[in-house]
Amino acid sequence: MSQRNTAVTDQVTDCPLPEVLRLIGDKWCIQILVELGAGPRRFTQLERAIEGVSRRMLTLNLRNLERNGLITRTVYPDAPPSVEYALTPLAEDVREPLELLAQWARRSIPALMAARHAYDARVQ
Amino acid sequence: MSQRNTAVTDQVTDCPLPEVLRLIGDKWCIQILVELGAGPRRFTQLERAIEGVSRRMLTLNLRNLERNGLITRTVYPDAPPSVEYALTPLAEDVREPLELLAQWARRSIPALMAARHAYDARVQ
DNA sequence: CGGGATCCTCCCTGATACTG
DNA sequence: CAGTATCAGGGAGGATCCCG
Repeated sequence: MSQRNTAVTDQVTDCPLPEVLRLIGDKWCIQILVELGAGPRRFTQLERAIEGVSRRMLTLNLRNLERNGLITRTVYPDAPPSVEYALTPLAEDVREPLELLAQWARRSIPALMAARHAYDARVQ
Repeated sequence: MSQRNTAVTDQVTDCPLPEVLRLIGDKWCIQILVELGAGPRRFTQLERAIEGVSRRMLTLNLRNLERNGLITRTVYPDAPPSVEYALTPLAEDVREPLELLAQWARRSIPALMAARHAYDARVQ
C-alpha cells in the first residue's frame, strides 16, 4: 500500500514504519513481546503478568503475533492443557530497536510531560 | 499507571513503550514526523503528502504532537493564512530509534509476510 | 489557507458465558 | 487450562459544513 512518489523522503524512514506498527503496535503486543522476552510463558501466566488485558484481546494479540511469525505456540497434550508461547528469532531481533525506542522514551518522557502541562496551561 | 511488581521484567524494556506508543503511534503521527523530518511543512503540504489522512485527523494528530512538545506550530499572519510545522529537538532525537525500527522492518517484512502466508495457508 | 464543530458510522474492546 | 462465541458500549476516525 501507499504507492507514493515523494522523492524527498523516500530515502529511508517513511515506508515501513506505519506497516510495522500495525503489526506490533496493537496495544498489548509490545507487552506480550516484553514478557516473552524474559522467557517462554503459558497463557495464564501472560494473562496474569500483563494485568489489564482481557482474555479475548490476549488471544487475538497472540494469534496475530503467531500469524506474523513473531511468536511460536506449542501445545503440550497434558491432562490439564498446556500451551507455551515463545519468541521467534524474528522477534528477538526487534527487541533491540524497541529497547532503543524505550531508552528514548525514558529520557524524554519528563520533557514530554512538561510540554504537555505547558500546553494545557496555555490553552486551558 | 501500571503499578506492577514484576520483578522479572522490570529491568529495562517494559514500562515506557506502551506509553510512548500512545504518544507517537496514533496512526498518522509517524508519517507526520517523517514528513517533517525532511523539513518544515505547511498544513496543506502535509495534507497532500500524507495522502489518505482526513483534515480532521491531521489536525488532531498535529495538535497532539504539538501538545507533547514534538512539533512546533508557527503562524505567519499573511493575507492567505500560513502555518508552518516543524520538528522540535525532542522529535529529532526520536528519529534515530524510529529509523532503527524501520531498518528492522525493512529487513523483516519479507519474513513476516512469508510467516503470515504460511499461517493463513495452514489455518485457511 | 487552516482549521473548528458537528454528525454519523464502524470497529475495537470488554464482559460474560460456554467448551474441550 | 486455554481458549471460542456472542452481545453490547464507546471511542476512533471519516464526511461535511462553516468560519477567520
